[in-house]
Amino acid sequence: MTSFVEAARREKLTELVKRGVAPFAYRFDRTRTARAALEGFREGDAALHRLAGRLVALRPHGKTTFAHLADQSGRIQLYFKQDELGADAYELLGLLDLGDLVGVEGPLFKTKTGEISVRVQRLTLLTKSLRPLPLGKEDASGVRHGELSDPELRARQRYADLAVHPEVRELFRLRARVVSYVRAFLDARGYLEVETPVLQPLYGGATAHPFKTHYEALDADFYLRIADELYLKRCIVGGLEKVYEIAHDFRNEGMSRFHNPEFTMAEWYEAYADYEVMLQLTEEMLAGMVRELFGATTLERHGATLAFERPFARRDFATLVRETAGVDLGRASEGELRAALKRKDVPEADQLAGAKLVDEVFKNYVEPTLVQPTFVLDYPVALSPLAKLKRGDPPRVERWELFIQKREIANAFSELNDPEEQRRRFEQQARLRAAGDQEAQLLDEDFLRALEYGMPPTGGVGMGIDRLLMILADQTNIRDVILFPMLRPE
RNA sequence: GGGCCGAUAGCUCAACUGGCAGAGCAACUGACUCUUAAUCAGUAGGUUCUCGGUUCGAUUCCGAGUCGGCCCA
Repeated sequence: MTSFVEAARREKLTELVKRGVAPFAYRFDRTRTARAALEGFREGDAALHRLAGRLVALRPHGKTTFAHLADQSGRIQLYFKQDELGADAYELLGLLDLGDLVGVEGPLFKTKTGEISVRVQRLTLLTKSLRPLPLGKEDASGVRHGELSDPELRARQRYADLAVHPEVRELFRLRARVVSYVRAFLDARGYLEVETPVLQPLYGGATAHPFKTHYEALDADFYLRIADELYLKRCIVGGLEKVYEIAHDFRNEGMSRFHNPEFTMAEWYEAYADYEVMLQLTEEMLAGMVRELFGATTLERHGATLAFERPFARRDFATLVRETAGVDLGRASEGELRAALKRKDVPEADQLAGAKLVDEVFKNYVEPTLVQPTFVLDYPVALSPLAKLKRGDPPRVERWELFIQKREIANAFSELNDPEEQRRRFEQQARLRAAGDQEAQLLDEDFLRALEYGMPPTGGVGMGIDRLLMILADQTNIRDVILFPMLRPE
């Protein structure tokens, strides 16, 4: 696609080269960012500053030109005057375009209308932009006109989206701070960051369909991990008593505004702890994160005031199901569960059985009610093949999930460490698989061997970073919190 | 997977019940030495997503497809 717009830019490039201007410079030593320049401005200060960035607005007026330069920190106005810049240099301005990267040098001053600006004495082209950025224009009230808005284009050309939308850059800075916070929080408590394999001969640790690939050197199939869990527990067996990993997991399932096939999960495991210890830890992490990143204990999100104050609500799984669906899990038949689903018009109610039915009832009845940060405790064993039975209440397991704004954010167990019991659970999964459940978990002999050496009592948590970001950044689509989300190839 | 909606210039969008495809911004030419969605005058820019149908004539109506968005499971 070579449009006339780009043709004009290429002609300018040719003209620049003809005049001896290097259109792709090597280096520019900045002394100020735009923000630092604005904040450090003092009336009458003649000191020269060197700034670099992208031209995002140009307003030529004959022998005078105003422009705006944007860098990562913000934007600042540039003032070019032929008398000060020299006729030759001023003429080069005519060969610049919006989107070009330039370096400028000059003193700061305040214009007649009061805007702090750089009175440019030297102008250096750093990179010629050959393709017009969809910059749009910003009016006096800060409203942007004609800006890039097509959601697909924004995701597909994230470089352009980032280049023209400071708030998108800000969102991804927030993302980095969230990840840093998790890391610092766990590091400060003696956790060790480890790296476990992405390519695994067996996948496990979650209920999901994997990506499959092939390693030619071994002529063997491998799977991209769907969770880190089973390898992190192997670390616990080995005596690394507190471990964590923040990494991508892969699930070969549909995309939606809550699902990207490749997503970021933080998982942490602690020896000699149970799910109650992990609950306290998670609560402390999230409350501290919100306080540090937002300077608040509550967040306004979609009309709700989310309170990140300890303690978060705790609700019992079976009680919630009884309250919302009117179903007593202790004695309900599959027929009653199915009837409950049909009341919610769940079309596949008839195809579901056993634990899946319970899961669906929970999703349809309970989840929509969980707006405030809420720990749901003590799940049915059939839904949790890696969790330990609940003390004193054996049909259930010691597991909680944290819900915020109707979405599961984290999941934790008192980890099952009895190898015989774990084997029986795997075998139960194998029966489900044989009965057609594609997502049932695989029996992992190596993991069982590890458990046989003895894994201390352990608490573990998995937390979806993307989902958490959606809440913190107030985004309704997971695609908007992932820099380069999955898209159909062009 | 289902429902609804959409695809027109580089970007954002118009075009009534079918009648020569338009605007703003961006671009190009010119004017302009404190402007800020700069202004003024002029110029250029289109496979109207694809294929098929109806029609004298389709951006518009119909069918199929592709891609996307929102909502739901």
